[in-house]
Amino acid sequence: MGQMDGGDGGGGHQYHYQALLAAVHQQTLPFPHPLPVPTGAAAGPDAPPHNAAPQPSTPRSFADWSASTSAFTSLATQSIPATSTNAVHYSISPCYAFWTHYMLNKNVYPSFPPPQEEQPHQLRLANNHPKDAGSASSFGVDSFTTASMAPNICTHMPPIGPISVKEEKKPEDLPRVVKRSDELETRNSSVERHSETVGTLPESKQSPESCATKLNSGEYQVILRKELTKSDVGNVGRIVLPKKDAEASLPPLLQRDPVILHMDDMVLPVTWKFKYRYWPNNKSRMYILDSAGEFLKTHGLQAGDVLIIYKNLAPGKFIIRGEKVIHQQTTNP
DNA sequence: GCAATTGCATGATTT
DNA sequence: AAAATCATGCAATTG
Repeated sequence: MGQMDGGDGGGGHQYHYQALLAAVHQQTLPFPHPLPVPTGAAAGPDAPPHNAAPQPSTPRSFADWSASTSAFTSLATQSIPATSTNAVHYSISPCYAFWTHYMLNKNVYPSFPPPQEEQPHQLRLANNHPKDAGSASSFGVDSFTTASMAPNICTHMPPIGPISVKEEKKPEDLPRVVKRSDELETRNSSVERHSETVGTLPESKQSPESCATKLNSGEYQVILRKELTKSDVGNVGRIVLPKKDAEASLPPLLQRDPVILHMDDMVLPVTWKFKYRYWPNNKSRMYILDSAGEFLKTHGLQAGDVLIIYKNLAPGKFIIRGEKVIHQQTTNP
């Protein structure tokens, strides 16, 4: 798993992940879309803003999972240049990609009603919940499990091949993405600095076993949800978190020093490193998720989009995702 | 000196 | 009406 902090380093690696995003969200695939899928994040830096028209959604049952497995396999075989020596090899396993894609869809409906009960699709977007000021606790049913689907997905899929990217680079040419936060992390210790690149993913993180482990890890829960503001998505890369949810679900901040939070990206094979801290504010605190610029940029998040943080209850691991706003059609009777 | 980052204050909004 | 929360701008600090 690549590891990135959210600094505003920018550069080629961001594009690579956006290419991967595009692959994961590829609308041409015969992929089950039980719910409309955000499409804006799939495009590159020149993509239109996040208000792209929604794809016509055809509810499909999960009997289509096997078809989607094939879809990912075919994605792998179609997109690999036979002679790519310098291409960045993400080697993302299809099970992981499918898992993330499934999560992406499923979490639009955290409670996930059965298909036969489907109503006109109501995305859980901030615009639909003007009263919901970002509090996860006001968000209805928040948890979901992944364990039941894990064996079928993870153990039967071959590893996917490299995903071709537009701009080929040798891994050693990629920018380092672990920067200041590491320095901060080790400022008061003599721990050796570690550096990683995003060009290749550690083998140990790509195996079907690790995927199965991830999927089998149990229950995930939405612990924080926030509609991003203009200042959140500004150049600073600093997101103000809802105090209530931060205090309830994120690690307690006993000192002024920031806490480094590692959060797996729900869509990309990346672990983001954020600096979680607070500011004193009047008699209270403001909770800040710092170093989020790269995450925001990679996902093309803008004001109005939604940040969602999940927690894996067992190991206390976090997963983060940005939800693009979709203006849904209301033609459905 | 400049750009990036960090810390804080203030005012608007919500509870 | 008061308190709490949060968005935002700006000054200070750091690299």
